[in-house]
Amino acid sequence: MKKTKEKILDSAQQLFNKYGVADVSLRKISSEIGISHTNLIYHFKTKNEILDQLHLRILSAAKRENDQLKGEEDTILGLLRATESGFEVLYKFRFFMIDLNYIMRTNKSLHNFFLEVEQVRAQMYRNQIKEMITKKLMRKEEYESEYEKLITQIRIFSDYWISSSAIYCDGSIREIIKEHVEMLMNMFYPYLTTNGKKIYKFCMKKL
Amino acid sequence: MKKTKEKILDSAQQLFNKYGVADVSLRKISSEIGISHTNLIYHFKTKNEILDQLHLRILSAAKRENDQLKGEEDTILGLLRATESGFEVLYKFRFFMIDLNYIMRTNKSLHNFFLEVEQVRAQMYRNQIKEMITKKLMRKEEYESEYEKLITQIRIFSDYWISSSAIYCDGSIREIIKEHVEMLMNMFYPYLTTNGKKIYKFCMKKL
DNA sequence: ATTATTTTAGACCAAATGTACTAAAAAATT
DNA sequence: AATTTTTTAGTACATTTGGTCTAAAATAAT
Repeated sequence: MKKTKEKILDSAQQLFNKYGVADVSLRKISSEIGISHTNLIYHFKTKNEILDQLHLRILSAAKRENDQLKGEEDTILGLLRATESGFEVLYKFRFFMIDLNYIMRTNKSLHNFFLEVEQVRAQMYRNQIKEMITKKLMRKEEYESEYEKLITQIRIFSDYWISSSAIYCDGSIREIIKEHVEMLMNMFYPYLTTNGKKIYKFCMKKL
Repeated sequence: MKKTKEKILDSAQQLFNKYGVADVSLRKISSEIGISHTNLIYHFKTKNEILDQLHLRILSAAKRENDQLKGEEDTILGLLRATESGFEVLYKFRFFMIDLNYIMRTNKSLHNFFLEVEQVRAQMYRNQIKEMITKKLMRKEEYESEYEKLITQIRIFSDYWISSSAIYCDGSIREIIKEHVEMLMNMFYPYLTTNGKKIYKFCMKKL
């Protein structure tokens, strides 16, 4: 039998995804799994403590996925695979992205944590771009900080594609994720060299 | 003396920007302007009615700005000016963008309205792109629906740059707006022809 | 000036929420 | 087996919120 703590986190994740973080009270979570609300409070004093734990779940799920595919992939294919697995993890915790600003506003420590994680992500993209330039898959910058702007665009897209699709899209989950992975990859396309574009098109067939 | 209705909307706009839509109750708005909460309810039965009115304010502010600059501008410069004025209006109503998903989730009629407005916006970009291609400022599509993807990227960026900057940026408002206008314009850059890029760089000096 | 309408405030209510306190039940430790 | 610790539920309370009903005040219309 699952431990109560795990049940609480599972239920919270599910309810947050369905109704949004602001509209799910501790009492709702507790009644969902059939325990008293005081018992829930015994395990997690506040909603923020639950959110902290769920954020750790996101990170470890992302890490698990990433470790699994860290093969000898080519740069562009590797980027595609990493994006795919990353987007799928995010979707399972979509409440976190949809209510990102609410969470960041009401949970200072989580906000700081999130900022740190973002720095790692940005550095990863910087390295990827540098590598693609070296391999002559991507052209050089045409002006100062052109690729820093691209990285910020990618950050905004990655943070909010789920929010946007919640408003505008109504297809199947699989299809929506696929489209947005394609769209993120597409952000690199116009910067690729002729050779880079050839490889890109080849890779994208595997989506 | 200002009418009560106007005072309510002003105060709501300000409080929403400061604390977020979910955390501002009708009572908080009423006490902010020193009227009874029943009086406020007399004017607006629900928060959604206030949001509906504020959304109309956004649209008319945007229209006013747009009419003002509708000069004989060049395509790219026109795009820059429209983006500038649009982003400034949005910032004044930033609560709307930051809590966009919360609002869309809890206000069905506003959601539908918003979807319609979006269609107009998308069509505007389609026309702009077509015009730039005709003028040989922008290259043709290299594959099916390449520019439809770009338009979606622009939509996501336009909808969420304010949310993102609320999390990551802490400079002056003017500076943040300027940076993000530049970033949006930058999304067109890699698709421009040599001549287009020349004109682009010329236009961007006027930012 | 009188009447009708609009605007305002106050008292009150029910529901939901976070929180505190107490005690019983279950599990672990000795 | 006895005792200590952990987990659970129950009760009760203060606060906030949206909402109704009533009546007074202000404004407009006649």
